[in-house]
Amino acid sequence: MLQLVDVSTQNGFQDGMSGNPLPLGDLSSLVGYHLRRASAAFALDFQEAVKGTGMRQVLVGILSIIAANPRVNQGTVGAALGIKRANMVSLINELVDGGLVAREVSPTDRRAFSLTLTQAGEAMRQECTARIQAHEAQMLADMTAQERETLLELLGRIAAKRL
Amino acid sequence: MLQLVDVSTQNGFQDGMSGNPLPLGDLSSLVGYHLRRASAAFALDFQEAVKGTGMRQVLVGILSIIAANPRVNQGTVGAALGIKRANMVSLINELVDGGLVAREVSPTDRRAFSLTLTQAGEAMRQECTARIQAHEAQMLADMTAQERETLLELLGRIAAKRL
DNA sequence: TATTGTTATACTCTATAACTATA
DNA sequence: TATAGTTATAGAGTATAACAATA
Repeated sequence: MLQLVDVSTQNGFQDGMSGNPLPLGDLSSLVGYHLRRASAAFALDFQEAVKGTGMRQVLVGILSIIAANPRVNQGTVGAALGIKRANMVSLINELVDGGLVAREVSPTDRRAFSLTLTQAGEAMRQECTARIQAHEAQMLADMTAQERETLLELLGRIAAKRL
Repeated sequence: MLQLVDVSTQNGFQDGMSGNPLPLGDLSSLVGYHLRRASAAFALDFQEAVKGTGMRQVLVGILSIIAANPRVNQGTVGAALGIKRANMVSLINELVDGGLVAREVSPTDRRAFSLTLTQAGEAMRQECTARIQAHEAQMLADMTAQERETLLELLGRIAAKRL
């Protein structure tokens, strides 16, 4: 069970910098706005978490998909993450050049590439995942485990709508 | 109060396109990833909602802040929305050129600009807000009012961390 | 000396269209 | 004819540094 809070009287929807109480107008009630801000906050935190590794959000996403689906096609990875084919090319090049991903011509379709993590890629993935999980734990420190689950569940239902 | 759902048995963390069940690996448990996807889904929906108006997420944000704070300073608007001063310039130019925002030198500080919505700006803000609210209602149609409030409250707590 | 807004600039992310090689 | 990957390119969004006018 979760305690519900009256949104309109809460303090959480204001500029966190310098305790600025500037009213946001209709923005306060828009889920999209709060998703945008929360996502940006997590993106900043992510950057700090993986600082020095050369990784970015997209790249970690790709590594994670490949780890969970060895020999997956390049296009399949892109489709899962919402990345256009054209934009996948340089991303995979980056990972291959960095020695994190092995790219082979698919044995069943000579047009396609079969992607697998190298040992270095798997190590990088584990290192990044560990760091990110630690950072997320801090970001969500004031939430109960149940609240975190609820958040994940609600976000999952949203994204399921339209990918 | 809210009913909690067992996340691990839910179907919400998979690629919605074509019922693709591609496993996401460790990504599934990262809040940042789901925030990113949900935010992207809402951004796409936003674009459809305001299609033909010439508006974008940032611009609607600015209109909303100005509406709620007439004669607000340009820099204050940027700070509230996390927009750098340098990037505010062309955004405000765009709104002034479009006849949506009136820009005057502040009477109390001749360095600063005092921003107010024009009648057209207020009409545009109302039109966009109405469209976005209608679209969001559809995006969140399968959530109860309590779940939506909980979502807003949890997102607000996240963004309050680091703006 | 600090701050408001400005300019110039660069880098990332994203989106589209045209191409190739295979199917 | 359709699909996997490629190339080139253009548009947002975002970041920094240097500057002018004013505080």
